[in-house]
Amino acid sequence: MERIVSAALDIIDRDGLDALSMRTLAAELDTGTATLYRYVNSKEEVLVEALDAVLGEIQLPETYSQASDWRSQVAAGATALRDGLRSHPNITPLLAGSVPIGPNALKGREANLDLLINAGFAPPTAVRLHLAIVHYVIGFVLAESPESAVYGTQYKRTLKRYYQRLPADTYPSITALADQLTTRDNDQEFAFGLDLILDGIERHAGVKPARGRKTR
Amino acid sequence: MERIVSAALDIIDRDGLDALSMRTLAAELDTGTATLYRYVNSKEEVLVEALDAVLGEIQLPETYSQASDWRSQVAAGATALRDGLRSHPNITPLLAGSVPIGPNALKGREANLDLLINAGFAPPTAVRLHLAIVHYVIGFVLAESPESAVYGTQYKRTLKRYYQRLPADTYPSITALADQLTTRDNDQEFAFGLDLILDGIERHAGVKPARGRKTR
DNA sequence: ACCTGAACACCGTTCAAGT
DNA sequence: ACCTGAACACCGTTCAAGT
Repeated sequence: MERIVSAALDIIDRDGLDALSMRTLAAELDTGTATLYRYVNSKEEVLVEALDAVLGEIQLPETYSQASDWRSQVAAGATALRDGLRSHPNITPLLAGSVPIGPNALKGREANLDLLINAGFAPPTAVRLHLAIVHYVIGFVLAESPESAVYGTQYKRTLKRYYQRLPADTYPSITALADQLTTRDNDQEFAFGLDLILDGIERHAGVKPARGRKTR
Repeated sequence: MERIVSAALDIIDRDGLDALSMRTLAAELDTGTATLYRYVNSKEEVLVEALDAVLGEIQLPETYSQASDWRSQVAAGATALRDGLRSHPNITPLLAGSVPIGPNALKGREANLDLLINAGFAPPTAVRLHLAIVHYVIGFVLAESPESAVYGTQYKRTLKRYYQRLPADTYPSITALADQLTTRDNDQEFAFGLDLILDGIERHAGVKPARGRKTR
């Protein structure tokens, strides 16, 4: 049950996504593989529930229900999502190619939509703003997470050197900017991109909505 | 060699990422699995090269070297990246958890950086703008791609109905906006989010740079 | 009735044996 | 010298056999 999901997350955190198999999971729980199938339909289901468990650990900012401007609330929500995913970096590749719809994913989505609607955006606009922000955050988190099984770790370690050693005539900008492209301050860069979107929202909407209008 | 990569991409496009194994790949090429290892070091290498081949198919907008405003050039580049990835949707999960650094990935990155620098942005700023845009595009493409192996197809098919049937008291916004959250016009929505970022860039920089300043 | 060892049909990769 | 069938050590999942 949730003991299974919790053990699966332990293995993923400790040894990586590839280290999780029904056999290693059974061993972690001191049982046999076949026994797992009495509580769980498939490995896929375990992965989906593990991802939703991670989303459930995210601390939704308390300011959501308080009187503060929507911009800092949206920023806090996006930051909380990134931080939550970063605390289990090995599971983030599961975000690829699908939209989480577990209960905790829905809770976060609902809170974010409520916030935007409460800020005064028309509901269809709120949906688009919500999705644009989520796409940015997920794209960012995937890029900063440790490599999936597809790439070896050594690539990222020596990425800067790799960029620097490229032919400068073919790649003048990349070689010149190897430093900025690799040894970046992720927190600052995340905030930079998020601010671009938030600036765009302000400009797009021309909205400076009422502070903390109550939802209902 | 590149016949192997091409065959791998055929299998991925036709039958999905999971359908590619060294055995199916060998069968596609009418040979044995062991033979593949004379040309390739690992399956991982095949996947990396297949992804880079997809990136190589992307038509970089010709306007890059012409005299047009930077905003439409950036938009064209982002759209080209999305379109290229959408033409091989089954391979997009490989974008998770790593940064492509194959020759074609580098070519696109270089072109995008050159464009931004040429538009008048300071190089370190250009890097951040480039990365913010790329993260948004990748986040978007992953969300609109068919599910990876982790999720079943039936989820997305009935996602709208799933949203609608959620308890409306717990999820008022999601249930009310089930339509907008699912039956969206992806092209329009992609442009919407991209425009947010571009608006943010204009506002952030206060830059309306010279048109088509030559790179060198 | 509940549990699970062992099996099935797969993997990626290697290597001894064939030509 | 080059190629590859067969094997190795794994997978996810199932089911007959055990308790």
